Amino acid sequence: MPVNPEDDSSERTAPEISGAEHAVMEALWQRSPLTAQEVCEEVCGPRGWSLATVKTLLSRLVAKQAVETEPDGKRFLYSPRMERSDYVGTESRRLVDRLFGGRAAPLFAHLAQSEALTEDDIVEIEALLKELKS
Amino acid sequence: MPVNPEDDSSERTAPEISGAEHAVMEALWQRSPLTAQEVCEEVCGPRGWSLATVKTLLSRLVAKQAVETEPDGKRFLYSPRMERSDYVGTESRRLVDRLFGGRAAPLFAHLAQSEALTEDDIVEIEALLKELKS
DNA sequence: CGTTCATGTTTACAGACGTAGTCGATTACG
DNA sequence: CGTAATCGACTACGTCTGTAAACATGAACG
Repeated sequence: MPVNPEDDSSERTAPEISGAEHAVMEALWQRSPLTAQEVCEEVCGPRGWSLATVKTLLSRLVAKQAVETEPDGKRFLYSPRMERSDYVGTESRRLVDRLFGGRAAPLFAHLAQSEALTEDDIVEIEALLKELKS
Repeated sequence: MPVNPEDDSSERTAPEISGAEHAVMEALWQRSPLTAQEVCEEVCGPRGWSLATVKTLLSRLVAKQAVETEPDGKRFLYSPRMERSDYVGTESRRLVDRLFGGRAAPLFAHLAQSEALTEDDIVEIEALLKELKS
């Protein structure tokens, strides 16, 4: 059963963002539009990248239509074209599906067991639960 | 800052399991040891793979020391060498770190908002929280 | 006006990944 | 015993990813 590899139909599948690309997206989600230079100032340091690398990543993101450009004189300003919350949502769901059979509760059980929940987390989650039940 | 690409030291970094490899791991976590043939019976159908593909994935997993082999006559029996719960843990934490600044509460908030939480999930999580506070 | 600087585009290249075919040995069957 | 089936090992190959250099082009500056 061949999985239609390039679905050009209206069904817009969220573009796949790779790890390195994600770092660039984070910079743009934090503040945009940015020039390639500015993106580099945000991410090159921490990741040990060169400006060239950022340029490549930006190009690829533009190709994937995850980022859009706006000309500004001779250069471009880059802005995210997808909402961070959407990205976060699909990534979270992907994980929950892959590892917990699509159920969120087991994920929590796991986080709880592995002590990945701080006191603050617990308090906050309680508050959210209370709100949800209203 | 070059990131030591092959750390052969005692610091055992959890091996990276790719998407396809993960499907094989799931089969082995469900039941093991299994022959390559048996793994294929579990996963080849759903993923549309050939036995050859499974063999390759098993080899790579053995190379990564995520799976171990035990000779059984002319063939091998394969067993997972890492606990599923460990894998699930590191993957979960990776996501929480990457997307939610390491805090679990925002993840919860997100799942809640995106209606990814069922009634059952909520009940279960409440129970877990109650238990945690004891 | 010529040279340098900034910037996007093109090209590069090694390693991982998805997917699988081929080869050599071993076993099983007739 | 000879041949077919089986199995792991090796090889293959296109794509994606991480990382970046080379190049072209237009702007800025002296």
